[in-house]
Amino acid sequence: MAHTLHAKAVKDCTVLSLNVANYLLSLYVKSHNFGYAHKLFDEMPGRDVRSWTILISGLARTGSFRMVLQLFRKMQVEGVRPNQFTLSSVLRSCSSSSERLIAKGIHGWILRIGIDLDTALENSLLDVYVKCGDFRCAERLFETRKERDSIAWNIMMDGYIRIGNVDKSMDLFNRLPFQDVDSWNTIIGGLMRNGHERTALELLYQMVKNGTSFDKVTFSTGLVLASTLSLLELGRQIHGLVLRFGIHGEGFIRTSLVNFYCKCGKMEKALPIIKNVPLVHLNSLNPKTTDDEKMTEIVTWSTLIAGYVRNDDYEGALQTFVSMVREHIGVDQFTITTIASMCANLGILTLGQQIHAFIQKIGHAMDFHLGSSLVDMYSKCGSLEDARMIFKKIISPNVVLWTSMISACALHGQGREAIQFFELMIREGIKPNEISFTVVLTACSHAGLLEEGCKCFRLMKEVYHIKPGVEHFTCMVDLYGRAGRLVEAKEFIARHHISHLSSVLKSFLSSCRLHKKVEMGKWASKKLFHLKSFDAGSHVLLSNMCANKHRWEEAAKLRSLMQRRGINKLPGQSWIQLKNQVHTFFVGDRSHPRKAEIYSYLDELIGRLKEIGYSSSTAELVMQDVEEEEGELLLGHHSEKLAIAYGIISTPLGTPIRIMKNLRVCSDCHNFIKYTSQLLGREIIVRDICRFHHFKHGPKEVEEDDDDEESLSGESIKNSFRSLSLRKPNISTGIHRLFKGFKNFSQYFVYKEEMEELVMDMEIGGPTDVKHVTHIGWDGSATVNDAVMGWENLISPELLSVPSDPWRRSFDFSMAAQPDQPPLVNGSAS
DNA sequence: CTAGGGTTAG
Repeated sequence: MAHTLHAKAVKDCTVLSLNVANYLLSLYVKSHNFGYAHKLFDEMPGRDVRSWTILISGLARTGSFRMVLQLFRKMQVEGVRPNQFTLSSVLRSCSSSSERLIAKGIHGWILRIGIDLDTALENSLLDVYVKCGDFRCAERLFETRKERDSIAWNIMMDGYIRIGNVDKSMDLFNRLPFQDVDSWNTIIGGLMRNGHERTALELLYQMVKNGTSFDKVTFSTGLVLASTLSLLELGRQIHGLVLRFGIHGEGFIRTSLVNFYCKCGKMEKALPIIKNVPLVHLNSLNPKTTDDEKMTEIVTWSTLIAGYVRNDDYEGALQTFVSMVREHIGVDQFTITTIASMCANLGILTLGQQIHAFIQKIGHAMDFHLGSSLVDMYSKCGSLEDARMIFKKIISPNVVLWTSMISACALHGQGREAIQFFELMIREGIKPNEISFTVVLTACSHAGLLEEGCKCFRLMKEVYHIKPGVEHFTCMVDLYGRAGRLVEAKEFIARHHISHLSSVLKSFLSSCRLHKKVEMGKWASKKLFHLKSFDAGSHVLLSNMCANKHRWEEAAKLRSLMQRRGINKLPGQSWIQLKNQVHTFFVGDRSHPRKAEIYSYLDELIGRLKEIGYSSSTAELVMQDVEEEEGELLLGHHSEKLAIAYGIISTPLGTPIRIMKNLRVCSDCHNFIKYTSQLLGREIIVRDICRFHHFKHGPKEVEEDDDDEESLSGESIKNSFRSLSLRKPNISTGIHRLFKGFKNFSQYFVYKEEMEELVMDMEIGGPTDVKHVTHIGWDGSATVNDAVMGWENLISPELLSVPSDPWRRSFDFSMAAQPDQPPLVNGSAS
């Protein structure tokens, strides 16, 4: 809308009056178009305190502290005296960036210069001190105040509860001269968010007894409380109350309800809440829908999508997403990130690519969230190159993004590169956190970089003072174990008192298998057994180990033990996606319609491979696979061989073949794939339970797959990549129907380039008609309600090419200059 | 523009 108004003003060559300009500015700020906001601000004829304040407060909300401070200083240089609102915004920015000293400076400055400390400003100050943990200052300010409103009390209460001081907070609550809804909400919400759900619940009941009626926030917190405590009944009662209050149509409440039902796994209850509001009312093309309503609606739908993803219903998630686009609900960065991470878990490259294209198309800025989920998506879909490409595009990556990139390298066996990225990150001044260390250690263990791994482990403890967690320990044990340093691994376990951690023991056990140390393996197995985590994997592992050492009776005993206990191992499955279909194969699978072709080709292929040196020695190799039964190999062929054979006969020569498997690839298959790739000159990419294997033509070019194919359960890796969906997602047919819907997205969206035209093409009847023009959202989906405006009033083409039009020239929708990214201010901010 | 609620990333 701001664009439209602005375009109109420019067209009319109107000199914007200060009021109009300020109004425009606030519109830009509200719609997060800071690029334009800055431009307008710089060109404004005369700027008053309000202009400065609008810009500053907008920036304060989006968290760019440096820019806020810069503007604030510039404002003073220009001799504009800030008012309470300005100061309050600057303080808020300090508060969210924990800039205690600067806040203190501003406080002193306020006192010196003699600006009235009104209640709101005092509250802002209070808030800064509390958020920065300076309770001494906060307390002093709080106690000496003549006027303390409910907000002041709540800020204090919330502050104390945030640092875990429940007693102090409760004390304040009891001291309150008036316990209104707000204070009840604050204390209940605070308790809930700090792990005191039970106390929070008690207070909620007290609140009811007390006769304080609920407001929106209470309903919302109550529902979150119900979902974290899995109190379905409580949630339903609240739902009932909501209905009695008649506020079930309100956006925020609906989101909370949807969230509640999703978290409780009751998708069938969540869905009607979305559906019971006719789409017409929420359609972003409906002029009667306010911006707030539209945004809330997007949140509600995004919540539903997140719920589907949480409940592993990817089809539902995608279906909802498609509906959001089709029905013009619109999507926001939350929606996209959720969908992108869903693609990562699905591991379907084509779908991921479409989502990426979709993001490009709507021209959304690559923020950290989106960037990291895309890096993650590409790496989990098998394309390290694309992951790198995304990473490179983002100007100043944060920890999460760096970590995603390192994890991508780890996932693809690029240990050295992972370490390089890690070092680069540190050099860039980004502080690694515990997850960064987990992934870099994982990378080391994948690549067998023992020394580097130990260095990282020390670095983590000694320099960054991060207490190692289960994942870090497991990686370390894995590193020692794979290097054959079993004694050291055992010492490490003893030294760190981690022999009670099943993932550590499992990793140790698989190293024992690898290096054929039966006795040590038994030690670990015993421990695992006592921990009651002696699962299928461990059974098979130990049994294979015994078999390998020709201790057949023990092996057989373990097998039968496993049967008696009813422990079933996961059947091996591999799948390949061709066109819009997923083809799944079990071991020795004969259910595929083209089974005859597959098998005869496979036999032929194996014969040819043998000529160039492939040998499928059986007994020894069978035992090496942890989770495959030995009989399976005798029966026929591992699932990955079938999938690959099918892939070869169904695709043209030279097409890369991507397959996925729900277990690890055994060494025989690994060999098989290596030779196949060499023989046929095909690139083969295999995603197994914990990483990717790349095979390129020719033995020389085979990836530096230092992760010896014999390494077994990869427990540590599984652990670090919990989010890599290990199961085969259940998506065989339905999702591909949705693919079709996906391809048609373009017709619902306006291309970025066209957006520029639209902005300029829109004609409006005058300021009073503002409400009939739907704003140009970042997604370009909302254009103008042409029922009201009509398209017959288009600006004439000559006008559009007026060279003096500053906006015409400066519109830049290229990905490099994101509309959401503010331009440089003073040439130095970022 | 002036506390606090709901959805997102490694």
